[in-house]
Amino acid sequence: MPTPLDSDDLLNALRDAGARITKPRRIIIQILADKGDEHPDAMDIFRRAVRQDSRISLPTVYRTLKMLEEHGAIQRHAFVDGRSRYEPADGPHHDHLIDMDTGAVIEFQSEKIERLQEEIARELGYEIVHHRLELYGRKTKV
Amino acid sequence: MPTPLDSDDLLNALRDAGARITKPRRIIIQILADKGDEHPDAMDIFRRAVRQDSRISLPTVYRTLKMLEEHGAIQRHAFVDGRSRYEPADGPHHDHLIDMDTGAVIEFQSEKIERLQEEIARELGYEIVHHRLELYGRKTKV
DNA sequence: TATGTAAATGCAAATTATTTGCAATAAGGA
DNA sequence: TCCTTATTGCAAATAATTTGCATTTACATA
Ligand SMILES: [Mn+2]
Ligand SMILES: [Mn+2]
Ligand SMILES: [Zn+2]
Ligand SMILES: [Zn+2]
Repeated sequence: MPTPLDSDDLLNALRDAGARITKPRRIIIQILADKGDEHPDAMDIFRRAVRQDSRISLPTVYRTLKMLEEHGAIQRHAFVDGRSRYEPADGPHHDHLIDMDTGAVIEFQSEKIERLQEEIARELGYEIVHHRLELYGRKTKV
Repeated sequence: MPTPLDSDDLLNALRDAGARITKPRRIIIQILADKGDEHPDAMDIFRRAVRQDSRISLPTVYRTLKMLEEHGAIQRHAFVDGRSRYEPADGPHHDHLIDMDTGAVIEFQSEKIERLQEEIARELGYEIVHHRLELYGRKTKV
C-alpha cells in the first residue's frame, strides 16, 4: 500500500536534521528501505547490518531508529510480542493484521473505521492524536 | 459498561481452577474488584495490597494476575506506556480511549467497528482471534 | 482439632528489550 | 589536511516481569 520510499528519502531526513551520514546509518537505512522484509525489529535489522559491516553495534541500531522515528521518517509499532517493529513512514496511514501462526504482518486501511474512531472520540469529548488498531488472527480454513 | 463483578466471582474463578485461597490472593482480588480505581497496573495493585498486609510481595502480585488472566477472570492490556494494566473480565467487550494528558482510561464499544474488523479480516482470508483498538487523544477545547 | 503434604509465598537473582555513560573514532566544514 | 564535535562501540544501567529456591501456609484427611 505505502508509496515507494527509498534509502535516499531516509538519508535526507537525517541530513535535514543536521545529522551526519555515517556508515552504520547508511546501512541501517538501506535495510529499512528494503521492500523485502517489512516490519523488522531492532534485532532483525542488527543481524542484517552486521553482515555488511561486522563492527556495527546494537545500540547504534537503536539510536538510529529512535532518531529516524523522532524525525518522522519511520514508524514504530509495538505488537503484542513485546519487541518494537519498524517501517518507513511513507504512504498513507494503515493498520495491521497479524497472522498468529506465521507472524506475518498484513496491512490494511479502512476509511470507515477511521471515521468511526473520530466520531466516537468526538462524542466522548476528545480529539484523537493517534491510535492503534491491530487484528490478530488465523487463516480461514478452506 | 461492564456488568458488576465482585471479589467472590474472582475468588470462585480461582477455586474452580483448584487453586488455594490465600491471604495475598484475597487481597489482590479485592483490589481488582474495586470499582474505584480501574485499569491499575501491577505496581498500583502492589502498593494498595501492601497497605493491607505489609509482607505481600510484587512477584506474588504478578503470579496472581497471571493466574487470573490464564483462567479468563481478568484481562491484561498493554497500552503504549509500557506497563500492563488489568481489569476484571466481566461485562461485554469494549475498547479504550486514553487521555494523553491525565492518563485516564475511557471505555467505549462500537458494534460497527467490531463488524468492520471482522469484514476486513474475512476479505483478507483471516478469522480474528482477538484485537487491540486504542485511541489516544486530548479533551477537545471548548 | 491436629497433622502431613503439596501449593504458594517472599526474597534475591535472572530475563528481555532498550537505553545510557564514556572514551575512542570518524564525518565533514574550514 | 586539520579541527571540532557528533557518533560509535563497549559495558553497564534500566524497567517490567519472571523464576529458583528455601520457607510458610492452606486445607484435605485422620
Ligand atoms: Mn505497516
Ligand atoms: Mn476496560
Ligand atoms: Zn488506523
Ligand atoms: Zn473491540
